[in-house]
Amino acid sequence: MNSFTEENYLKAIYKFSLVHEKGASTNSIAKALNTKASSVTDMLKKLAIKNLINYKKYYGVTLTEKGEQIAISIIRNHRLWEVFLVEKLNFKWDEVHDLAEELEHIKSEKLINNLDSFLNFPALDPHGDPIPTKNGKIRAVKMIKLSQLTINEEGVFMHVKDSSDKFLKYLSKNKLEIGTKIKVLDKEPFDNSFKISYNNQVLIISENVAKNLYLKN
Amino acid sequence: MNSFTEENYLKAIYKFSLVHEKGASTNSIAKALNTKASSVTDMLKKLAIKNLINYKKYYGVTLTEKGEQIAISIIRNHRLWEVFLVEKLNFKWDEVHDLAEELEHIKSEKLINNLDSFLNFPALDPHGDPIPTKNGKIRAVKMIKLSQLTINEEGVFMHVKDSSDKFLKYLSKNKLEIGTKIKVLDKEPFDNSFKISYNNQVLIISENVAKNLYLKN
DNA sequence: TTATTTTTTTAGATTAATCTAAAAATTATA
DNA sequence: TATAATTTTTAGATTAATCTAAAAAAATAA
Repeated sequence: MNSFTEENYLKAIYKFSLVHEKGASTNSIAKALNTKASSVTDMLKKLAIKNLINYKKYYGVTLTEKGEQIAISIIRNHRLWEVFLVEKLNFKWDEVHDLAEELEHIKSEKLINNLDSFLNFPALDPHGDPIPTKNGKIRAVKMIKLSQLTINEEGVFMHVKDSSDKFLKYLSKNKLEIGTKIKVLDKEPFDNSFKISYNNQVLIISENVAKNLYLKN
Repeated sequence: MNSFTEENYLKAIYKFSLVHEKGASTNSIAKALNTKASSVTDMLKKLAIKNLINYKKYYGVTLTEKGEQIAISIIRNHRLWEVFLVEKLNFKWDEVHDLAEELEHIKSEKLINNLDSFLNFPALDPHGDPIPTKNGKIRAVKMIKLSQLTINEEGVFMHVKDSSDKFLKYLSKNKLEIGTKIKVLDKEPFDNSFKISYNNQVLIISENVAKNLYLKN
């Protein structure tokens, strides 16, 4: 059995693995979990002993098969609880995250499978993220390049094709993060650039950028 | 904010207060929580500092107003989750306790009040125990003296009228505890004694005892 | 009312998760 | 490639909850 804390580390590492292939750095985990790098190192040692991560000092970490399976099952729990809160208990989609963070750690196969069935086996959570199946499969979500949107359409930024450091730095400089809701305000036929808005700001992006941002809508 | 552990201590003390007016002893709490007396002493000091219990060394403890209010709200959570698990997720009434023990500690007024409303404001949990209201009121449950039952009727032992030490010792000697399901096998018109069965045992009780055992059915 | 038994508390350790400050390794820069 | 800056790790503490063993207090029995 793993503690809530261990599970949160696994989740954080898993989420990084979706963006950077290389794995998560100590500092990135510390930032994600709001803790100190030294605490992260301690925990990484522990998780490595339990065979949940691949860890080599001074290098990033990745999840083992076993670690990934745990991370995915917690994400399944999280997303199913979010659906429950929104669909059955009348929560708004932006109010459910913190509660789901707590509910996700309650470990009972029967609980979560019955919840799944009660909710009619939803495929997506209220934020549009796919809900892993009971066997840990993550159903592919149909995504569309931002460049394919037309004026006034919107979508949620979900994935980048080019995951070079330069590109990711460009995104972070412009506060474009996974999960950001983006609306196309205008499209310039001359150079195929886009004028987009998100989080109350407006940005002009090049065709190249628009082709690398994947959204779901 | 109180830890899960602190909340479990408060709950245990509360449950004792329902049976013994005097309050819970260190040992009784240790037994209820499956821990050691020394651990209990440590925690009692902590809870006393937080003003959640009335504690005087070597004497039993009782809850303060504040402590009782917390205990009752956790019991409310517990019982509402039990209703949810049985009514919505198809659990059996004897499978829900441990899960509810975990769910009860998730603190969100909105969560629990919306759950209450979703479940249509149930008055009783699947075991027949009353669900405290949002303001901490515990609705009276209709109970009946064992002496009022007729042959073959049954009920769950819920309350004692006479809570003298002698009587409680008599009950504990005969393993008659709150929550025990009792069936009337026979009634002797001569002296109004009852032959009852519970937990696969049979016992003859006097009229006096039968008049002091309150059951719900 | 003294002696014995039981209960409760204290003293001192342990474990998980965290922290600060300092040391070591790696990466970036000149 | 040497030096500076950054990142990561180690060393040593801290806090919450627990434990064992011993001491102290209260309850029970002789």
